Amino acid sequence: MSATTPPNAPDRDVYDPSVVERTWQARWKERGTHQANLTGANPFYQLMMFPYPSAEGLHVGNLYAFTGNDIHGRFHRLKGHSVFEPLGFDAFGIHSENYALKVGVHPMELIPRNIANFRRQLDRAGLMIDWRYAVDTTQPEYYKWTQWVFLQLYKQGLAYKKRASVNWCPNDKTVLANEQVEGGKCERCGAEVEQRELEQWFFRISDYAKRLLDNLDQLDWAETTKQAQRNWIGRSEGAHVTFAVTDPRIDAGAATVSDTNEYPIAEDSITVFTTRPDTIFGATYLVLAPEHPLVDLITSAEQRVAVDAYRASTAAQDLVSRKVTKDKTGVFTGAYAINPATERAIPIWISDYVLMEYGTGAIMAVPGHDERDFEFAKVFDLDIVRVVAGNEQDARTPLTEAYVGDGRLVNSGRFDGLAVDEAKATVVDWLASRKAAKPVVNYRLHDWCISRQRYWGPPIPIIYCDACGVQPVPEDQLPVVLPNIPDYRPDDSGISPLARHAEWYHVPCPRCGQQARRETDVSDTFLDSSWYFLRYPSADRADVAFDAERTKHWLPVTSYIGGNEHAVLHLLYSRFVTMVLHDAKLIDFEEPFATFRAHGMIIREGAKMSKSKGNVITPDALIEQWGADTFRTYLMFLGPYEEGGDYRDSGIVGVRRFLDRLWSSATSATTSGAPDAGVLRKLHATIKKCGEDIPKLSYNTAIAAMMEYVNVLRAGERTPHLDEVRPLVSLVAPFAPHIAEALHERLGGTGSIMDAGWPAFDPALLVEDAAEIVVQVNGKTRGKVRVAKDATQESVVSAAMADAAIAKFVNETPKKIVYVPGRLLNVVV
RNA sequence: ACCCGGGUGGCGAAACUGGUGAUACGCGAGGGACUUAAAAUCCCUUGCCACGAAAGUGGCGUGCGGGUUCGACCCCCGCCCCGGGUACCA
Repeated sequence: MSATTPPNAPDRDVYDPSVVERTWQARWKERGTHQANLTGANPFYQLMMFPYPSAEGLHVGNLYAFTGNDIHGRFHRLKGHSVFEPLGFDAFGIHSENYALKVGVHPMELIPRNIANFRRQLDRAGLMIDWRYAVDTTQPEYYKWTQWVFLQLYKQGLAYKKRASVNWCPNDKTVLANEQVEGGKCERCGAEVEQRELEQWFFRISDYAKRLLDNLDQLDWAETTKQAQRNWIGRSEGAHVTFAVTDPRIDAGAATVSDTNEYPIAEDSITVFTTRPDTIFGATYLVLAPEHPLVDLITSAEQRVAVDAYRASTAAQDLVSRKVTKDKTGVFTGAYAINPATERAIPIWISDYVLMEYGTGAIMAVPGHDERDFEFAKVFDLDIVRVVAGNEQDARTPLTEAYVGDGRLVNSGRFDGLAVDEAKATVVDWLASRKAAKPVVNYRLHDWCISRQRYWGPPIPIIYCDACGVQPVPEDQLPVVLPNIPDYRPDDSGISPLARHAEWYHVPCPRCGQQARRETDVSDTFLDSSWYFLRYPSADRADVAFDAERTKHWLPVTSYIGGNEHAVLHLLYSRFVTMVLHDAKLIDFEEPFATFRAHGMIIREGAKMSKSKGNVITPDALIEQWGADTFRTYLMFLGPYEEGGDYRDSGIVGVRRFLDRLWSSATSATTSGAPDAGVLRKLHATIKKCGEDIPKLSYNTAIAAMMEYVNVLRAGERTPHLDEVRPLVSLVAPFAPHIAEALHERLGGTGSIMDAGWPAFDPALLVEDAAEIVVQVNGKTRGKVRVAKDATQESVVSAAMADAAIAKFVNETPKKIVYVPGRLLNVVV
């Protein structure tokens, strides 16, 4: 029971968190303690990822994230910065809409309720949030500017509409971004995703691929996050190689054209993307994606039926079955192409293992050196030629699997003997001289589909006029207000519910005034969150998206700490939007976040917390029981902040005991006599350690250091001196702000402890003149000797040999002696 | 399959750029003080094995197997396991 019951305090001066926290939360509000000075010197913008205000309320994961940010922000405030720590709510999106549908309450009613509940919980947790600058993405005051951001992209030609095959969730009845599909299933509801052809709005983020990738090297971001973005952007270097298509009637066996430079081009040529141009002599067939536009042109009459049937079957297939079955399928088109290196005719196939979205939607297949091509060639009995060999022996061995290793070229005419790396460039040069290839860099990143056929989002500010075509809503007519309509349920039509709302749907054309129609799609929630950090400092301004002067003062964001689950979505989109606004000369920086750190995930009983697992814990009851200070500190004590931790109740009592001891030490401290020299030494070491650990987010070790100090402070039932305690209260303040304020006041401090500064440590106190030298014999520690800090090797050796416990291991003349001054002596015998 | 993390006591975890008998800090456990009693509080013990009445002494220990070094939780090579991400990307 002791683990779940807070210690009942002894009779005298008792630490009662419920009283302390209630008192100080009221005072903070009254005194505006958490309000940043927006024109303050030394600005420090501490940004945390704004939450989606769910009906369930704040969960432990949210609080873990916010507390870690809050500690960082508070620490920098103590260090003398003007800290701005805002928070808002990311309240649009499918999540809210689905929940609203489920409980039958309109989101416009539900969201404000949820937000009120969140704010109550966040205040109860003691976060230093400046609510004056809160944002709510669902308010017209906010999404007016989200729509404005869309228009900035539109103006620059970065927003476009195209008919595209998109991921469609049949359950949520909406389009999903690729990022919202997990293993072929809808990330939200788990339904199997289908492919659908719809008209969609896209942003040309792929135009920014190179910049988004190159800038990463300069960013002070968590390495794991940068790596995730690099993988997502997916740069690969290679070449476009053009293959002439021969007349389909030419017979494969006879189709050698080496005696002429003229390729008998029938309809067209096919360009493929490859990262292995060095293997071109081994390219024995081509494969096109089934939906490749050239397929119709080249297919022979005999193969037409088979090709059409295959195309129809792959088109009907959804992502799941396409990706799960790795068995190779395909059909011969009846057409041939000329391999520009060997000048032989090679068959052209279609197969769904070639994706239209990547590269050119066509590949040259080198079955000898690509696993997928090898598998395909085996299934359809196509030629497999070795063109790379690891060694002499290899060169003579037939291939039983694709060889993807390093080596030298063989069977490659004039290029035989070249190493793979060298050959890549040499072969491309040679092909280029014959106009058959050019080096290219390809990116995996594809354009960002931002339209959603749903209700709960900002309407895309576009009007369609029969006379004038696509017209952006003029900026002075923003916002396009999302109407409050009772029937917002999506249906299977693929058209947003807004289309059913005639008075909203029909609108005069901004250009000609004739009746026109509104765009009925709303935008992706990731657009809301791609610029929110720009809004905070100007959240009180109705006339601009972001005030120039405030933006200059506060941005880029000084410190952003958030979950790595947003490594490639939110963080990449934010960078993109920032770059676009920079290019439009609206802001003078192109990277939004100067530093980004990823915190770990908080799990429970070895598993991610989730409703379905029933292992979710809500902070309310725990804060009620233990106090916010204890709960905050405990969360940070669980493990390294950047790694996350396994939540369990069992250790929380230890943190509470620590705060109880802090309270009793502080309230009983004396001013008579002088502080103890040894205790002071420990105090200054603790100040130093906390000052180093907190900015590194090494919160668990900072807390351990403070606990250690409290143990020293209280050792031997002594009464601590006031000067031994006062600085400790400041060290605790970022973690446990309420108790720190209360003790600060009791110890005679005025104003908020947050403005009292971070204690300085005296380096002189940390220098020891005597050093303890570890003595090892053959690398095994055998003892320690205390010598003067600058002792010579000889004196340390003789001191060590004077110790019988050490000397007994040294029976002969040492072969070697290693001496690390001030640290260690190793005697090798 | 690939890319990131991570494997240390009964448990959560420490250990600076390879240099203090590995395991700080906390939980749990065992023992003691206070108490009529319990809770709370305070003190002591707590990696494993062997020998010893005890103080102690010796050996083994950071997922596994090798290696580099005077010295390795830390570096190198080869594996195993767990967590997260990506996935027919040519």
